[in-house]
Amino acid sequence: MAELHSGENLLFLTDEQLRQGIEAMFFAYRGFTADPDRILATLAYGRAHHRAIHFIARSPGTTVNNLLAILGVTKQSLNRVLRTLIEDGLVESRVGTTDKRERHLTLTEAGAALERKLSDAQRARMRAAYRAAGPQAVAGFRQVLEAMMEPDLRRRYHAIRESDT
Amino acid sequence: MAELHSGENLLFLTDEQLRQGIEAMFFAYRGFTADPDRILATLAYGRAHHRAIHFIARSPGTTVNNLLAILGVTKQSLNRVLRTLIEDGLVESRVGTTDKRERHLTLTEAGAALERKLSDAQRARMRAAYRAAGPQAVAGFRQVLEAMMEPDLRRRYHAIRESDT
DNA sequence: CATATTAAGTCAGCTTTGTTGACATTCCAA
DNA sequence: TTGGAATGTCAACAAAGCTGACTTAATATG
Repeated sequence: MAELHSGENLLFLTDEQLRQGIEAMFFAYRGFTADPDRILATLAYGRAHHRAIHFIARSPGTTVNNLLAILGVTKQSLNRVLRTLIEDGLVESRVGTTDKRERHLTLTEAGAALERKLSDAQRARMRAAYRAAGPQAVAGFRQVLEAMMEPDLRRRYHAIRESDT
Repeated sequence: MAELHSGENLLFLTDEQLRQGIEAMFFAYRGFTADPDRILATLAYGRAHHRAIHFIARSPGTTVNNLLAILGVTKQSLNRVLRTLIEDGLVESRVGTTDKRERHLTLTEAGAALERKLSDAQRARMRAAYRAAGPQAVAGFRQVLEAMMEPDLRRRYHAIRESDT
């Protein structure tokens, strides 16, 4: 097989290597969500709540529409999650000032506290993985993940970064 | 913040860097599953079917119990998926020879054909991402993903590789 | 040999999270 | 003023996970 390729720069693209990458992605994602999942289970919340909380924390005052585009679900699905978070006093929904059709979402103090708890757990695992792999590996990790995104989500991924202080 | 750390080897572990890694993981996983999802939707199958098909293809003759451990779901949940795949003639279940309690699972020709179709799509995206990022990035990508796995799944991840010819 | 354990399958019921489709409200803009 | 956009809500449904209880068959163990 290998002798069919011209240079060593192509060796890592064998089907077997790609399959291993696919499986690594699958198993790693399980680890990635494991810690927040455990916390959420004790609170009768799910991954959908976590995602909403995460991106509201990341872009305070974001609109429902923007959140929909980031999360890639229907408004009905997001609304159900959002409603429970608002009812439980974790998220605040304020009518927009310039455009009153829009609702701007922010975390309450309680919401921010839960966000911190979930984020701490997830970052701890990320930190451990980054430490174990080293800075160069981390750079590569980020490069490959970015290349794997759908173009419109890659744009949103960068947009979140830029809107940050 | 940064001045609290002693060396540049710690600079990439800021909360902001970790948050970006978390978001990259989230967006990339969406891309990772997008292509197979589109194919599965046309066939009235879901991601759960894909996972079962993938690991049966990877370890032909695997037992139900082994699959359960890899997928991390209950047998009731797996059974529902497996039953439809067997009914549809994509998976074959044979009683074990040494231990007749066990069922050994393999893909039929039709099952292998679907596996190829799904796998081709997923590998094409993986290949494009690998190409775009380069060999060194791929090595780092794999290292970080491995470090992120739960220990028991990391062992299984390696076991699949070793059982391969 | 008798009993316990294991592998697999099944039934019932429940939850989360996604989906469509239909419809109302509010508000901006042409 | 009328059309379209943003939001929200109701209803119904589906995929895919869960628990718990139970059966059957085969193997392991005392």
